Amino acid sequence: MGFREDLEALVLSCLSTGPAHGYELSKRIRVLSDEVLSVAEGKLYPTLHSLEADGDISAEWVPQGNKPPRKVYELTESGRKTLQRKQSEWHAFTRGVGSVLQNGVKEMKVVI
Amino acid sequence: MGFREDLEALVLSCLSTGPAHGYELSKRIRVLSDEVLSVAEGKLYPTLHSLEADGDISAEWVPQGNKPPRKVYELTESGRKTLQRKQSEWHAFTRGVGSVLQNGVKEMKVVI
DNA sequence: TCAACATACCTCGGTTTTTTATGTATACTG
DNA sequence: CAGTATACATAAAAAACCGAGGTATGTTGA
Repeated sequence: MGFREDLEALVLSCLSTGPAHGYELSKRIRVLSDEVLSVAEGKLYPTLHSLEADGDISAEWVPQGNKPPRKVYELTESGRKTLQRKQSEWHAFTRGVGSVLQNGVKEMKVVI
Repeated sequence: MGFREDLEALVLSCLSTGPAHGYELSKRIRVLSDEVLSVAEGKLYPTLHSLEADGDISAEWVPQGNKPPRKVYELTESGRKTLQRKQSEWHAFTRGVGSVLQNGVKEMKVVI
């Protein structure tokens, strides 16, 4: 059981402010979420590969001198649209779950 | 991919306002969430059974005249605590995912 | 009348997902 | 010099999901 996030959405969001490589993305997600979310590598890399296959992100190997090269990802136009769609899904989802979980709880006003 | 709700939390929340049977719970979740969430029966009944096994809900068969009897569930004390814990988890989860998804987005003020 | 839908419970099994472990390689730190 | 951090990746085992099926009765509408 338990709630599950959409890792694709998180990755796309992290890339919306600029390119990054996989390992950095996993750290960004951990830090941005204030240690609430942590991404297993066995899940992150396959997700990056499938996002790349879908054309939502593009990848480029960047050499690192004597260190092994990094695979740096960038958001594509298509990925930007996917991110927007997933953000809408997130809002609908939180509204839905929130309504059920606030069953019987006093009203809650949210002003954006 | 996609976001996933914690069905146990939803069920416990729906039972916090009074007893109900399985089929009714599935409708409550659908209606309360404004049609955003729909629970497959193949998921609902096993969840009810495991909540019962864990002592979070108690069940009673209620005869219905000539109609087949209903299995009516009620929240236990333990279940009430579990619900509170899961509600906290939900808040932490939304804060975490929200922070990541609002990466780079203007501030959002929430007044409760 | 009689098919279709709603109520009401339940299980099974193929597919998908997740998790955990393993693998490679370098650099830094105590 | 062991342990941790960086940095990529896969693969097998475990878990979860979804859809389909099964049983049974009552109501509704064409």
